[in-house]
Amino acid sequence: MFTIGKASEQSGVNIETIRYYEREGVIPKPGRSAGGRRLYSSDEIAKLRFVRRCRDLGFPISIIQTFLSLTEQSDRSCGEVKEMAQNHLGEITAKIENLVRLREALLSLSKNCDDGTAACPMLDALMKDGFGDGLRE
Amino acid sequence: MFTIGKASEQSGVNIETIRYYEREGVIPKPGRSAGGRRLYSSDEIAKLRFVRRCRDLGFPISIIQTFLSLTEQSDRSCGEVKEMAQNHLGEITAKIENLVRLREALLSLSKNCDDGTAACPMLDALMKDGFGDGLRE
DNA sequence: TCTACTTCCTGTAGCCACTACAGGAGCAAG
DNA sequence: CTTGCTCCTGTAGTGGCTACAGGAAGTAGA
Repeated sequence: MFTIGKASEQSGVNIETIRYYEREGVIPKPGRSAGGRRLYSSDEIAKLRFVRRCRDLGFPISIIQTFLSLTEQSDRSCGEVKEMAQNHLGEITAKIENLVRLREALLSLSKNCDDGTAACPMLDALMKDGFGDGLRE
Repeated sequence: MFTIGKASEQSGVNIETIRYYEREGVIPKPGRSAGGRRLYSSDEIAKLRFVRRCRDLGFPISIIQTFLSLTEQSDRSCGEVKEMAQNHLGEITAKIENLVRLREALLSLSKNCDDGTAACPMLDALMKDGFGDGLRE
């Protein structure tokens, strides 16, 4: 059994974040030592690592909780998982497209910034009426 | 002069968000009618529109405040603006690259999800030790 | 003028997923 | 026994809004 510091090291989840997950019910409450310290088994640490990896993949906590309950059931979970993953893939793709458009807009706005005029053409353009308003993140 | 509803319509900034910007000091406090309602000039609405466009471009409020104070000064602002825009472009590019890597990881994880086994290979992979931990948003 | 409806007001709390304290207690090494 | 590290609880802050509640002001029709 491991204290929260070791669990944090091994899972890659910040100590404060582990306690936060516990408060929020993302992971079950661990056992405690005689002195009141949290003690984690390797399985619990694996669960923390799982949560972190899912977070790294951009899944929100609510989805990860569903994943965790599906891994408990261990049957016919795959369809649901795939669907959630597909949805998430769609969101990621949308985000990428948005960012690419945004980058293009910003690039073309800032390109004129060297022309030696006193007023900044980028700020000017953003103040004026003509600028396209089609960007929403 | 326009009430907050019209200002919201014309600037594209939500009413609640306009009041939030005022509380936070992003925009100056507008005048009031006899009955205590906020009244906005076209200039103030232009400023709101400017803030929204900057937000749409992904700039944080703190940067936008700098932009706003630079537009007041109206001289030699361009170098600073360009630098901030460049920084922001770098951040956007980094985000895009991250999301692309993330999408690839998720795609390869979910690809095996159809193979008819009871346990989900994606959840399995995330639980196991072998999975690369190099993804951080 | 009465009434219904809409818009506006203030103030507060919630969202997400953490992060950062403050103030104290447990524990191991020298 | 002291030093220094880790841990505990509880609370508040982050960013950028968004969503109420409960009331006041303004508008349009009968």
